[in-house]
Amino acid sequence: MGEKELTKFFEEYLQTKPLFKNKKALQSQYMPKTIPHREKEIDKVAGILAPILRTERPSNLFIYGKTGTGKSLVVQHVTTTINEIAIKNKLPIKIFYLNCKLKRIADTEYRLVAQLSREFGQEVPTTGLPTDEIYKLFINQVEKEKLLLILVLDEIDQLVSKVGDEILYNLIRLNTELKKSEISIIGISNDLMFTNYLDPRVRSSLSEEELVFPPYNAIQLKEILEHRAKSAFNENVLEEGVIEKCSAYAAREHGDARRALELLRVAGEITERKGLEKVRIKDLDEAESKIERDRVLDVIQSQPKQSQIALYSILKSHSNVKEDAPIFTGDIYELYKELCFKTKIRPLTQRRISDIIAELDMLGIITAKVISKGRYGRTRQICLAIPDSTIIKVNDILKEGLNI
DNA sequence: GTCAATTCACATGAAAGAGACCACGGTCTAGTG
DNA sequence: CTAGACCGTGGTCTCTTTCATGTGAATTGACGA
Repeated sequence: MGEKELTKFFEEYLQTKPLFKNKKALQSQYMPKTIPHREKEIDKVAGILAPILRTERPSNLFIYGKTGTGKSLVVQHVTTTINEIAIKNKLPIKIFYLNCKLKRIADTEYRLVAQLSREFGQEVPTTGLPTDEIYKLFINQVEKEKLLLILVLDEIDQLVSKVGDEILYNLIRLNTELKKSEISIIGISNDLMFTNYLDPRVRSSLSEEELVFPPYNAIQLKEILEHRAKSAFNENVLEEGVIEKCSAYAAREHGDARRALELLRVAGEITERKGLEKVRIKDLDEAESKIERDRVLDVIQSQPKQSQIALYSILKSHSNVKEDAPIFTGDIYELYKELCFKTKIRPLTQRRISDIIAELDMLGIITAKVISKGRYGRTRQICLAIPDSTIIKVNDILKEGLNI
């Protein structure tokens, strides 16, 4: 593009009427003022937490629900309201929201408590202190002022599956150590079976109250999308049926509102880039595959080098082998060792590669099924789980990243 | 032909190690008054 | 005398290795019909 064309391009860009009025309304952090179809849940959460306004400790609460069913949204909605009231009436209430999935912030016991202390304004080293030391720091902070504390732990299943359930036990036990203050815990989990893995003592005290968020159905999704689209898009830029298709798509995937919104947003972005005036139904498919491709590429690029080599081995043997012929762990490991030799990287043991393959499976890049070949042993049967068009891109990225 | 034992090629678990971070306290050094 | 540089120690955290145990069906081989 020459300079003139570039100017022209920008001129034209400025000329075209923008599709979006407020794109933020479609992003996942957006907090809408009203939350359709969650009135009952809001009432319940509010009811459970209300005693805190009379300076009584509310029950611990446990919330289940699949992704994109509005759990975090509802809790944040209620807690921010409480916070406002507390500030207005000068009540000694503090509410902390922590997402346990956030890497390097709250994904281990130490980091979680450190983060809590930080919220109190206490400077805490990111590492280096013994864990009980950090607990002491935190307790001191809390005890300085008489407080009622609500601790919202989002995606708590992630945390527990990583570090075990002692952390919850410790948190619950904090109450007995605190003299002036009191803590309630709100746990939010995507995994419905989560509490089954917990120590019974922890389970009973953690889920004094329980709440399940059902998935949205297609009709509800449609209303949510309409509601948000109204503030996100300008008038008349959505073709008839776009919202319906988005909601149908998300309803298929266990009623995940977040995905529906993302789909709508990406479709809008694609339309904008194409310079079209209206979001068309047929662009939704493109949006869908773009979302998927971006996700895959993102995941792969954030993988450590060793996983990338392992994945590259899988890609390579996938292209070597005839259509749909199964690939086994042993083959991958041989190829992997060869690649390591070529690139002068120290190869990992088969044990580790086995785990890495399982991890790639978890990420949805491959599917690996454990099968038994009878006399010929037990192994994983590995297939790629990404479309061909993406495979090529993945291949390029890996090649570049690994200098092969 | 039937049935239990065998066998393969890994899967899966547990525990411990390596190495990168980091804080803290003590010691050393150079600069200052 | 003091601020800053420089250790050693002890802690966390992530990624790995080592060692040990588990596993499911094809294959084998003994057995009886």
